[in-house]
Amino acid sequence: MEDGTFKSVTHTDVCATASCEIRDLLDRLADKWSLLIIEMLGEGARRFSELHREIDQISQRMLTLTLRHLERDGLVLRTVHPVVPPRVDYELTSLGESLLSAVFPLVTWTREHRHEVAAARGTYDTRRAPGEHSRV
Amino acid sequence: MEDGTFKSVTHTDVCATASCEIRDLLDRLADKWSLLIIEMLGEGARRFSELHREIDQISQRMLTLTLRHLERDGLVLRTVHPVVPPRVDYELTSLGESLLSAVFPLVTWTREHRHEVAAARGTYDTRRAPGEHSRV
DNA sequence: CGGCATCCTAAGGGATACTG
DNA sequence: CAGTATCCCTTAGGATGCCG
Repeated sequence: MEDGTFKSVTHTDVCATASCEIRDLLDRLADKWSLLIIEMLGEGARRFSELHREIDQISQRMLTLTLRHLERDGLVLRTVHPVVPPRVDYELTSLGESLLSAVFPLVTWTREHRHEVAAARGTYDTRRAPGEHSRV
Repeated sequence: MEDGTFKSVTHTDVCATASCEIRDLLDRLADKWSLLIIEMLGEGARRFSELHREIDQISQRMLTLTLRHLERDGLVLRTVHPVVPPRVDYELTSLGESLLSAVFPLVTWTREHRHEVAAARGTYDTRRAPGEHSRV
């Protein structure tokens, strides 16, 4: 149930409020890697190099940046072990885990409706492509 | 055409798969306006100018682009009324509505944990700011 | 190993002007 | 009204190299 909370406000307020929340949300998750890292850590703690290996398309710069960002937001816990060579572990905080749960429905949605979206795209594209030489 | 041909799933592909789904998801929602528009349309159909007024921070360029994108993905239905002056209505498709439901938990999460995140940020920032003149 | 610092490009997106 | 087209600037983020 979506319950009343969401719409218990006036029209413009819905906009302003929603806008704020959504910006908040996006600022936290909408970059290229945050969600992916959160999902990986959802399976258990990992050290830096493990993450880097598992997501080998990511640059170490981005891995570092994203982890810092997540750490700053209290979603990820960073543990530095004072050994040589250095070892750093990352894991989800409980806050991070709660976020992960909130993300699940969305990932599920994506998986379940991927084909519908692809189909819609196909329809859209072919319906306006045929006449004209569609732009690249 | 694009589906099925995708991949054979192996261990690294667990990552690749998640990565793929998440990239998919983000490509659809992670821009500055899509989610917001979806939420607005979740309350009911709107015409172009109404959306523009309600989200008045958006440029008409971005409004158009975003709506086209959503339409292409089958999330939004665009109806042109052949009148002068022109009138165009936008509404969520059932696919769009299903997405909206999947988004709700996340919006709720954001609202409920906003303060925790802010607090974590504060802690993080003050814990490394005091010694050094923090960079811009 | 884990991470900064630097450089550089591609894309996102705002402002403005024009059109059917 | 509901767009399109252009220009322009800011940002994300990849590649590379150095350091404790």
